[in-house]
Amino acid sequence: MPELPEVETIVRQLNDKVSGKKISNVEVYDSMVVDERLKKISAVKIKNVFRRAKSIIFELDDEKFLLTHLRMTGHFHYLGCKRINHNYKKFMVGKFNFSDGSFLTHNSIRKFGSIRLLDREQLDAELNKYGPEPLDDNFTLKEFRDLLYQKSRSNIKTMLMDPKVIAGIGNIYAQEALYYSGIFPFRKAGSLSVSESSLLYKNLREILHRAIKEQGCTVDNYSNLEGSGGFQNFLAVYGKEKCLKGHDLTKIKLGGRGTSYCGRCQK
DNA sequence: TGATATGTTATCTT
DNA sequence: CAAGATAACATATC
Repeated sequence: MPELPEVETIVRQLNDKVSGKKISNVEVYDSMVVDERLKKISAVKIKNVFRRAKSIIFELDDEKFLLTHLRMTGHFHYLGCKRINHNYKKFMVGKFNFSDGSFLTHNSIRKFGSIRLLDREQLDAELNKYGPEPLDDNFTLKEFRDLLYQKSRSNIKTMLMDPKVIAGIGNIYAQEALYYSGIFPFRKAGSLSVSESSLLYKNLREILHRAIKEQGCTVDNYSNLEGSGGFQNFLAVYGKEKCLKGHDLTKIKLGGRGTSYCGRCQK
């Protein structure tokens, strides 16, 4: 499902397709997901689309923002003027019509996501709830170690997946980073050695960068605007039976989430 | 049929 | 009290 690299991919594609377009009106099909007030939008231009954690933010030219979260099963579909046989209506909860005749739909199978209309102050308040961006230049090894120390008593995997601690990392990338770093998911954050924390920091960032390059990974029903990403072909443990060295993986639950690890490679 | 899937948060527990 | 663990959310798929 969409984690940081997938959301980043979607944001880049959205920027490419809808930045600068003028929204003529918005159709709301499920007000649990899409803010009813969007119905009142007319003739507003999208200035820019950006990401923070796993949220996608549309900056409008009337000083307002659309804060959207795909959660687990959200999708965007953009259809230009020449559209062919697209079943965009399936699970559609909202539709943005642009002045040039193209449109963007938001589809949500389980309806966990949301699109909210906020002013700058409200947006900042929401975004400040998240921990640092792992790919930000300001996110140094020292800062990562400080977080490990602060959360020293929680499982390392749970900590990596907590958006209030670090933004954007979900079940897939947490498992991958731990495998590549040879760290057992149940380890306490505070128990990592200096070399382990350096390795984890480096691997985490490398994996996220590589996944963005591959336009994210497609497992289950995630897709970006263009279709599928390619990073699923490079996964080491998520959804796998054997690790890269051919050892059998063990699958357990940790914090209510399926977790695969290699008992021989991860200590 | 029921277990499982993911992100986040509200709520329970230690 | 605070930090950590877990249940809940809705629904498709196996």
